[in-house]
Amino acid sequence: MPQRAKKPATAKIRSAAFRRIRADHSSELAEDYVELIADLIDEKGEARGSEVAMRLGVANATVVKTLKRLQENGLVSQEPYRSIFLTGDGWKMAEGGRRKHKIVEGFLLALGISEDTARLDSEGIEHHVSEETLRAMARFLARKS
Amino acid sequence: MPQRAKKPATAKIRSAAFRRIRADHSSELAEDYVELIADLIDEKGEARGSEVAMRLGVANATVVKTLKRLQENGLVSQEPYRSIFLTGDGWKMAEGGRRKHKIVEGFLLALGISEDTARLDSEGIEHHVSEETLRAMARFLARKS
DNA sequence: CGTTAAGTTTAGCATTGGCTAAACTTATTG
DNA sequence: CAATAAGTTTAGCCAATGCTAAACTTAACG
Repeated sequence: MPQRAKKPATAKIRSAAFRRIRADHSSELAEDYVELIADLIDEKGEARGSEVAMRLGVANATVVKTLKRLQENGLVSQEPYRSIFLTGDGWKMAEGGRRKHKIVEGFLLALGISEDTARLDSEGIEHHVSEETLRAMARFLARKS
Repeated sequence: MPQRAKKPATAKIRSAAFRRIRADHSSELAEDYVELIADLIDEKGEARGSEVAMRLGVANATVVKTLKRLQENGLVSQEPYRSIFLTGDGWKMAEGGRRKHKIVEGFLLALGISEDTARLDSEGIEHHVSEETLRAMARFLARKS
Protein backbone atom coordinates (compact mmCIF):
# COMPACT_ATOMS: atom_id res chain seq x y z
CA MET A 1 0.00 0.00 0.00
CA PRO A 2 2.51 2.59 -1.14
CA GLN A 3 1.53 6.13 -0.28
CA ARG A 4 2.15 8.76 -2.91
CA ALA A 5 3.76 10.98 -0.32
CA LYS A 6 4.46 14.32 -1.87
CA LYS A 7 3.45 16.62 0.94
CA PRO A 8 4.25 20.26 0.29
CA ALA A 9 6.87 22.16 2.22
CA THR A 10 4.22 23.64 4.45
CA ALA A 11 3.36 20.30 5.99
CA LYS A 12 6.18 20.27 8.50
CA ILE A 13 5.48 23.83 9.52
CA ARG A 14 1.81 23.13 9.99
CA SER A 15 2.34 20.18 12.25
CA ALA A 16 4.75 22.32 14.23
CA ALA A 17 2.01 24.91 14.49
CA PHE A 18 -0.45 22.42 15.87
CA ARG A 19 2.08 21.10 18.32
CA ARG A 20 2.72 24.60 19.56
CA ILE A 21 -0.94 25.33 19.92
CA ARG A 22 -1.44 22.26 22.05
CA ALA A 23 1.47 23.34 24.22
CA ASP A 24 0.07 26.85 24.42
CA HIS A 25 -3.20 25.51 25.69
CA SER A 26 -1.68 23.94 28.74
CA SER A 27 0.20 27.07 29.74
CA GLU A 28 -2.77 29.21 28.85
CA LEU A 29 -4.85 28.28 31.85
CA ALA A 30 -1.94 28.80 34.19
CA GLU A 31 -1.31 32.21 32.70
CA ASP A 32 -4.95 33.20 33.00
CA TYR A 33 -4.97 32.19 36.63
CA VAL A 34 -1.84 33.99 37.70
CA GLU A 35 -2.73 37.07 35.72
CA LEU A 36 -6.12 37.21 37.35
CA ILE A 37 -4.66 36.59 40.79
CA ALA A 38 -2.18 39.40 40.28
CA ASP A 39 -5.00 41.71 39.25
CA LEU A 40 -7.03 40.80 42.31
CA ILE A 41 -4.12 41.37 44.65
CA ASP A 42 -3.47 44.75 43.11
CA GLU A 43 -7.12 45.70 43.00
CA LYS A 44 -8.36 44.54 46.36
CA GLY A 45 -5.31 43.58 48.33
CA GLU A 46 -5.98 39.85 48.24
CA ALA A 47 -7.09 37.09 45.93
CA ARG A 48 -9.76 34.68 47.13
CA GLY A 49 -10.50 31.43 45.34
CA SER A 50 -14.17 32.21 45.06
CA GLU A 51 -13.44 35.53 43.38
CA VAL A 52 -11.19 33.78 40.90
CA ALA A 53 -13.95 31.27 40.24
CA MET A 54 -16.48 34.00 39.63
CA ARG A 55 -14.30 35.95 37.26
CA LEU A 56 -13.25 32.92 35.30
CA GLY A 57 -16.81 31.67 35.22
CA VAL A 58 -16.03 28.24 36.67
CA ALA A 59 -17.07 26.39 39.81
CA ASN A 60 -15.25 26.89 43.07
CA ALA A 61 -14.13 23.31 43.18
CA THR A 62 -12.48 23.67 39.82
CA VAL A 63 -10.40 26.55 41.10
CA VAL A 64 -9.31 24.60 44.15
CA LYS A 65 -8.15 21.75 42.01
CA THR A 66 -6.33 23.94 39.53
CA LEU A 67 -4.62 25.94 42.25
CA LYS A 68 -3.28 22.71 43.64
CA ARG A 69 -1.60 22.05 40.34
CA LEU A 70 -0.27 25.59 40.07
CA GLN A 71 1.11 25.21 43.56
CA GLU A 72 2.93 22.04 42.53
CA ASN A 73 4.31 23.95 39.58
CA GLY A 74 5.61 26.62 41.91
CA LEU A 75 3.48 29.47 40.63
CA VAL A 76 1.24 30.16 43.60
CA SER A 77 1.16 29.42 47.31
CA GLN A 78 -1.81 29.08 49.59
CA GLU A 79 -2.84 27.56 52.91
CA PRO A 80 -6.30 26.02 53.16
CA TYR A 81 -9.09 28.54 53.73
CA ARG A 82 -6.67 31.41 53.14
CA SER A 83 -6.17 33.76 50.25
CA ILE A 84 -3.85 33.10 47.36
CA PHE A 85 -0.31 34.40 46.86
CA LEU A 86 1.96 34.37 43.85
CA THR A 87 5.51 33.10 44.01
CA GLY A 88 8.34 34.89 42.26
CA ASP A 89 7.78 32.75 39.21
CA GLY A 90 4.08 33.42 39.49
CA TRP A 91 4.61 37.15 39.41
CA LYS A 92 6.96 36.80 36.50
CA MET A 93 4.39 34.87 34.51
CA ALA A 94 1.68 37.34 35.46
CA GLU A 95 3.77 40.23 34.25
CA GLY A 96 4.42 38.48 30.97
CA GLY A 97 0.72 37.89 30.52
CA ARG A 98 -0.17 41.46 31.34
CA ARG A 99 2.35 42.76 28.88
CA LYS A 100 1.03 40.60 26.07
CA HIS A 101 -2.50 41.39 27.02
CA LYS A 102 -1.92 45.10 26.97
CA ILE A 103 -0.23 45.07 23.60
CA VAL A 104 -2.84 42.87 21.95
CA GLU A 105 -5.79 44.77 23.38
CA GLY A 106 -4.25 48.13 22.55
CA PHE A 107 -3.54 46.91 19.07
CA LEU A 108 -7.10 45.80 18.48
CA LEU A 109 -8.38 49.13 19.73
CA ALA A 110 -6.00 50.92 17.40
CA LEU A 111 -7.40 48.82 14.58
CA GLY A 112 -10.78 50.29 15.32
CA ILE A 113 -12.34 47.37 17.20
CA SER A 114 -14.94 48.23 19.82
CA GLU A 115 -13.86 48.11 23.46
CA ASP A 116 -15.94 45.09 24.40
CA THR A 117 -14.81 43.03 21.46
CA ALA A 118 -11.21 44.06 21.95
CA ARG A 119 -11.42 42.83 25.51
CA LEU A 120 -13.04 39.55 24.51
CA ASP A 121 -10.76 38.80 21.60
CA SER A 122 -7.52 39.84 23.24
CA GLU A 123 -8.17 37.37 26.03
CA GLY A 124 -8.19 34.57 23.51
CA ILE A 125 -5.50 35.86 21.19
CA GLU A 126 -2.86 36.78 23.74
CA HIS A 127 -1.81 33.19 24.23
CA HIS A 128 -1.17 32.57 20.57
CA VAL A 129 0.98 35.46 19.46
CA SER A 130 4.69 34.99 19.00
CA GLU A 131 7.21 37.58 20.08
CA GLU A 132 7.61 38.61 16.48
CA THR A 133 3.93 39.37 16.08
CA LEU A 134 3.86 41.09 19.42
CA ARG A 135 6.67 43.35 18.35
CA ALA A 136 4.91 44.17 15.10
CA MET A 137 1.78 45.05 17.04
CA ALA A 138 3.73 47.26 19.40
CA ARG A 139 5.36 48.97 16.45
CA PHE A 140 2.01 49.57 14.79
CA LEU A 141 0.70 50.94 18.05
CA ALA A 142 3.64 53.30 18.43
CA ARG A 143 3.25 54.60 14.92
CA LYS A 144 -0.47 55.18 15.36
CA SER A 145 -0.27 57.19 18.57
CA MET B 1 -17.82 36.79 56.32
CA PRO B 2 -19.06 39.75 54.30
CA GLN B 3 -17.21 40.23 51.06
CA ARG B 4 -16.36 43.77 50.04
CA ALA B 5 -17.66 43.08 46.54
CA LYS B 6 -16.93 46.04 44.38
CA LYS B 7 -15.82 44.40 41.19
CA PRO B 8 -15.31 46.79 38.31
CA ALA B 9 -17.55 46.78 35.26
CA THR B 10 -15.03 44.70 33.37
CA ALA B 11 -15.57 41.69 35.61
CA LYS B 12 -18.66 40.42 33.86
CA ILE B 13 -17.11 40.91 30.46
CA ARG B 14 -14.00 39.06 31.47
CA SER B 15 -15.82 36.02 32.74
CA ALA B 16 -17.79 36.04 29.50
CA ALA B 17 -14.48 36.14 27.68
CA PHE B 18 -13.15 33.12 29.52
CA ARG B 19 -16.36 31.22 28.93
CA ARG B 20 -16.14 31.95 25.25
CA ILE B 21 -12.54 30.83 25.10
CA ARG B 22 -13.40 27.52 26.68
CA ALA B 23 -16.18 27.08 24.16
CA ASP B 24 -13.81 28.03 21.35
CA HIS B 25 -11.39 25.36 22.41
CA SER B 26 -13.85 22.56 21.92
CA SER B 27 -14.83 23.66 18.43
CA GLU B 28 -11.23 24.44 17.62
CA LEU B 29 -10.09 20.87 17.24
CA ALA B 30 -13.10 20.02 15.10
CA GLU B 31 -12.38 22.97 12.86
CA ASP B 32 -8.73 22.05 12.52
CA TYR B 33 -9.67 18.52 11.53
CA VAL B 34 -12.25 19.38 8.92
CA GLU B 35 -10.11 22.14 7.47
CA LEU B 36 -7.20 19.78 7.13
CA ILE B 37 -9.37 17.06 5.66
CA ALA B 38 -10.75 19.51 3.12
CA ASP B 39 -7.22 20.53 2.19
CA LEU B 40 -6.15 16.93 1.75
CA ILE B 41 -9.12 16.10 -0.43
CA ASP B 42 -8.42 19.10 -2.62
CA GLU B 43 -4.69 18.49 -2.70
CA LYS B 44 -4.49 14.77 -3.23
CA GLY B 45 -7.99 13.62 -3.95
CA GLU B 46 -8.48 11.84 -0.66
CA ALA B 47 -7.86 12.23 3.05
CA ARG B 48 -6.33 9.32 4.94
CA GLY B 49 -6.31 9.16 8.71
CA SER B 50 -2.57 8.61 8.82
CA GLU B 51 -1.96 11.72 6.77
CA VAL B 52 -4.14 13.74 9.12
CA ALA B 53 -2.20 12.32 12.05
CA MET B 54 1.10 13.27 10.48
CA ARG B 55 0.08 16.79 9.67
CA LEU B 56 -1.45 17.43 13.04
CA GLY B 57 1.52 15.86 14.76
CA VAL B 58 -0.52 13.34 16.77
CA ALA B 59 -0.66 9.57 16.90
CA ASN B 60 -2.81 7.59 14.53
CA ALA B 61 -4.97 6.28 17.32
CA THR B 62 -5.80 9.79 18.41
CA VAL B 63 -7.09 10.61 14.97
CA VAL B 64 -9.26 7.51 14.89
CA LYS B 65 -10.81 8.42 18.20
CA THR B 66 -11.41 12.03 17.28
CA LEU B 67 -12.87 11.12 13.90
CA LYS B 68 -15.37 8.94 15.69
CA ARG B 69 -16.56 11.94 17.62
CA LEU B 70 -16.67 14.14 14.54
CA GLN B 71 -18.71 11.46 12.86
CA GLU B 72 -21.19 11.46 15.73
CA ASN B 73 -21.38 15.23 15.38
CA GLY B 74 -22.18 14.82 11.71
CA LEU B 75 -19.11 16.52 10.32
CA VAL B 76 -17.33 13.64 8.62
CA SER B 77 -18.15 10.17 7.39
CA GLN B 78 -15.88 7.21 7.02
CA GLU B 79 -15.95 3.42 6.79
CA PRO B 80 -13.25 1.46 8.55
CA TYR B 81 -9.99 1.25 6.61
CA ARG B 82 -11.27 3.76 4.08
CA SER B 83 -10.51 7.38 3.49
CA ILE B 84 -12.37 10.24 5.12
CA PHE B 85 -15.20 12.30 3.66
CA LEU B 86 -16.78 15.51 4.83
CA THR B 87 -20.53 15.89 5.18
CA GLY B 88 -22.31 19.04 4.09
CA ASP B 89 -21.89 20.50 7.54
CA GLY B 90 -18.27 19.44 7.48
CA TRP B 91 -17.63 21.31 4.26
CA LYS B 92 -19.40 24.33 5.62
CA MET B 93 -17.22 24.37 8.71
CA ALA B 94 -14.11 23.81 6.63
CA GLU B 95 -14.96 26.76 4.43
CA GLY B 96 -15.50 28.95 7.46
CA GLY B 97 -12.15 27.93 8.85
CA ARG B 98 -10.39 28.54 5.55
CA ARG B 99 -11.90 31.97 5.25
CA LYS B 100 -10.82 32.98 8.75
CA HIS B 101 -7.45 31.44 8.23
CA LYS B 102 -6.84 33.30 5.00
CA ILE B 103 -7.83 36.64 6.46
CA VAL B 104 -5.75 36.27 9.60
CA GLU B 105 -2.69 34.98 7.81
CA GLY B 106 -2.95 37.65 5.13
CA PHE B 107 -3.36 40.26 7.78
CA LEU B 108 -0.26 39.17 9.66
CA LEU B 109 1.73 39.19 6.45
CA ALA B 110 0.49 42.69 5.68
CA LEU B 111 1.65 43.70 9.13
CA GLY B 112 5.12 42.69 8.13
CA ILE B 113 5.35 39.34 9.91
CA SER B 114 7.58 36.72 8.33
CA GLU B 115 5.89 33.94 6.40
CA ASP B 116 6.75 31.18 8.84
CA THR B 117 5.57 33.10 11.86
CA ALA B 118 2.43 34.23 10.09
CA ARG B 119 1.61 30.62 9.38
CA LEU B 120 2.30 29.52 12.92
CA ASP B 121 0.47 32.35 14.64
CA SER B 122 -2.54 32.41 12.35
CA GLU B 123 -3.18 28.77 13.13
CA GLY B 124 -3.58 29.65 16.79
CA ILE B 125 -5.29 33.00 16.39
CA GLU B 126 -7.93 32.07 13.84
CA HIS B 127 -10.09 30.39 16.43
CA HIS B 128 -10.24 33.40 18.69
CA VAL B 129 -11.15 36.28 16.44
CA SER B 130 -14.69 37.57 16.40
CA GLU B 131 -16.45 38.59 13.22
CA GLU B 132 -15.85 42.20 14.11
CA THR B 133 -12.11 41.75 14.33
CA LEU B 134 -12.11 39.65 11.19
CA ARG B 135 -13.86 42.44 9.32
CA ALA B 136 -11.38 44.99 10.59
CA MET B 137 -8.53 42.77 9.42
CA ALA B 138 -10.11 42.35 6.02
CA ARG B 139 -10.56 46.11 5.77
CA PHE B 140 -6.95 46.73 6.70
CA LEU B 141 -5.89 44.19 4.14
CA ALA B 142 -7.98 45.80 1.42
CA ARG B 143 -6.57 49.20 2.16
CA LYS B 144 -3.01 47.92 2.12
CA SER B 145 -3.19 46.20 -1.23
C1' DC C 1 -19.21 32.09 73.44
C1' DG C 2 -22.19 29.02 70.79
C1' DT C 3 -25.03 29.05 66.49
C1' DT C 4 -25.37 29.68 62.12
C1' DA C 5 -24.34 31.67 57.68
C1' DA C 6 -20.83 32.22 54.46
C1' DG C 7 -16.95 30.51 52.29
C1' DT C 8 -13.88 26.55 51.16
C1' DT C 9 -12.47 22.01 50.38
C1' DT C 10 -13.20 16.91 49.34
C1' DA C 11 -15.15 13.19 46.95
C1' DG C 12 -16.55 11.32 43.03
C1' DC C 13 -17.86 11.50 38.37
C1' DA C 14 -17.63 12.78 33.07
C1' DT C 15 -15.41 14.29 28.88
C1' DT C 16 -11.64 15.46 25.92
C1' DG C 17 -7.50 14.59 23.84
C1' DG C 18 -3.18 12.49 24.21
C1' DC C 19 -0.19 8.05 24.18
C1' DT C 20 1.68 2.89 23.24
C1' DA C 21 1.23 -1.80 22.14
C1' DA C 22 -1.32 -5.35 20.16
C1' DA C 23 -4.67 -6.91 16.85
C1' DC C 24 -6.48 -6.69 12.59
C1' DT C 25 -7.18 -5.48 7.23
C1' DT C 26 -5.61 -4.54 2.89
C1' DA C 27 -2.45 -4.47 -0.82
C1' DT C 28 1.84 -5.99 -3.05
C1' DT C 29 4.63 -9.04 -4.88
C1' DG C 30 7.50 -13.28 -5.31
C1' DC D 1 -2.33 -16.97 -4.39
C1' DA D 2 0.20 -16.99 0.00
C1' DA D 3 3.32 -14.41 2.69
C1' DT D 4 4.54 -10.21 4.18
C1' DA D 5 4.60 -5.27 4.45
C1' DA D 6 2.01 -1.29 5.08
C1' DG D 7 -1.73 0.93 7.01
C1' DT D 8 -5.65 1.08 10.39
C1' DT D 9 -8.17 0.14 14.42
C1' DT D 10 -8.86 -1.50 19.35
C1' DA D 11 -7.79 -1.75 24.02
C1' DG D 12 -6.34 0.32 27.82
C1' DC D 13 -3.86 3.73 29.97
C1' DC D 14 -3.04 8.91 31.70
C1' DA D 15 -3.64 13.98 32.68
C1' DA D 16 -6.30 18.06 32.44
C1' DT D 17 -10.44 20.51 33.20
C1' DG D 18 -14.97 20.78 34.12
C1' DC D 19 -19.19 19.69 37.27
C1' DT D 20 -22.38 18.78 41.74
C1' DA D 21 -23.22 17.44 46.31
C1' DA D 22 -21.56 16.75 50.81
C1' DA D 23 -18.30 17.86 54.42
C1' DC D 24 -15.78 21.01 56.78
C1' DT D 25 -13.78 25.86 58.58
C1' DT D 26 -14.15 30.41 59.70
C1' DA D 27 -16.28 34.51 61.05
C1' DA D 28 -20.32 37.27 62.70
C1' DC D 29 -23.74 38.13 65.81
C1' DG D 30 -27.19 37.58 69.18
